[in-house]
Amino acid sequence: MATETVENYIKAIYVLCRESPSGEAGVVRLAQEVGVTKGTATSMIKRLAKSKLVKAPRYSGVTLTAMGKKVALDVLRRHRIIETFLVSTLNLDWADVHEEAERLEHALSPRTLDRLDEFLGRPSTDPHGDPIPSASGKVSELRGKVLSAYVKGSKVEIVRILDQDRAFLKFVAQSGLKPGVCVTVQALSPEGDSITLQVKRGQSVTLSQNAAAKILARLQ
Amino acid sequence: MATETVENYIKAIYVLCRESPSGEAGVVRLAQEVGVTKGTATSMIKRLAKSKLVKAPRYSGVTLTAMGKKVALDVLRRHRIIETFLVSTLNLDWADVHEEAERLEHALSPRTLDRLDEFLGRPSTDPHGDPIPSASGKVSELRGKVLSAYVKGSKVEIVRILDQDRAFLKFVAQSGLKPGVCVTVQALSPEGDSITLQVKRGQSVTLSQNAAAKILARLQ
DNA sequence: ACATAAAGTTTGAGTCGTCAAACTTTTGAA
DNA sequence: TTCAAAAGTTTGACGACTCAAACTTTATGT
Repeated sequence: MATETVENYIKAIYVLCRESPSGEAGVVRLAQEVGVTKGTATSMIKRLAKSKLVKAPRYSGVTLTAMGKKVALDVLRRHRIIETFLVSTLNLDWADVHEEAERLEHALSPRTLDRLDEFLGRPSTDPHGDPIPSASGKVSELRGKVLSAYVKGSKVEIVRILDQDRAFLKFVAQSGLKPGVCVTVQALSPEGDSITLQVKRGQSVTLSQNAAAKILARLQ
Repeated sequence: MATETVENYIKAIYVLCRESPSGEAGVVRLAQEVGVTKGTATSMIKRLAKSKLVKAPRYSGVTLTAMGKKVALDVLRRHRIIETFLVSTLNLDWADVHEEAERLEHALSPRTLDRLDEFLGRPSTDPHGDPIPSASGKVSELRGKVLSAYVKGSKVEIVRILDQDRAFLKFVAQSGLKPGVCVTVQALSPEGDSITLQVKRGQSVTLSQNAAAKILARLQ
């Protein structure tokens, strides 16, 4: 069984590989994500490579092996089910649940996880719109484009927030841009560095290009 | 903040002190409870003593300081609230929840614990009838006498099971002797080495003296 | 009362996860 | 093209937790 620390590294590597265009995770970025120095990250990567969880050619990027991917999806499943529980059952604040789930995800037995999943009605996404991997390790990434990709006048439904940063989540929640909400693209600045959305009648929000690139939406 | 391991030792010491007539915990028993060798337990006790969580005169029993007791009650509160959740919300098997709670109790933030407590309706005891310490660290030990102390014909209500052993819990659950259930003392063997209870009309259970000493009940 | 079993302690060593700091390789800008 | 900064690696050390095994103290039964 992978230790808690190992699970955290694997999960971070998975997430970083998703975000990076090359599909590889860098050591410095990984260290930062996990909260250790780069030296520590390097030595952990070696251990992970020895247990065949990652591939890590020297002085190059880290990628997960099939085994590593399996571990990552398992952890992610636990993480997202817990987040869903914390938000929808315990009504915890949207921005707080990430850290909490971070700790709980390592303490759940498969049986308890399944009961929790059942209790929640077998949800397919967590509160941020992130898909919950199935018990067998399948993820259906949601179709949807980044908000900044739509043209003026588009009516779209928010489907997913691609950033777990507390401050960003707080802002998103406060603006009412949670998954499931429908908005209209009201204006795009000429230079394309901001976008204004109408959330409800008489309520609109302006986002930077940067922020809009972290929110997925789909037409209608 | 006490580490997870420290919390486990403290909790075990608390429980052992309760059970022992002298009010002190022995090293061998403690080691066994925590699942380490006695040498390991000794060195941990030293560390705990250094951080003023326990008093441990050399070659003598271990007791908790006021600080230690506070930690113990805090852990116990978390443990019992989680057990209650696992049984009453997730319908996990009565005998399984102990180990599960054992792992989860170290991963809950105070805020989440409070939300969970609220969700459960602020219960005062867990499924085994063990009292849940208040957030401020008070426990009201339930009044009630051991089953073996009652005379023939007594009508009593089960209030608490004093043993977390899986097999024993399984037996207790199967016999229908959960807290809240009312039974009648039907017979006491002459030598006092067994006791027979009527649980419902036409259903009775015979317990050894030993087993009956692990079940608390109160009149009516 | 005294031998010995049981309880408790010490020692030496190992694993896991971490750091700081010195070092090497890669990369990107002048 | 070249050389500094960024990325990555190595080294030596440490703290937390553990074990096995040798050791010391206390308790117990005849």
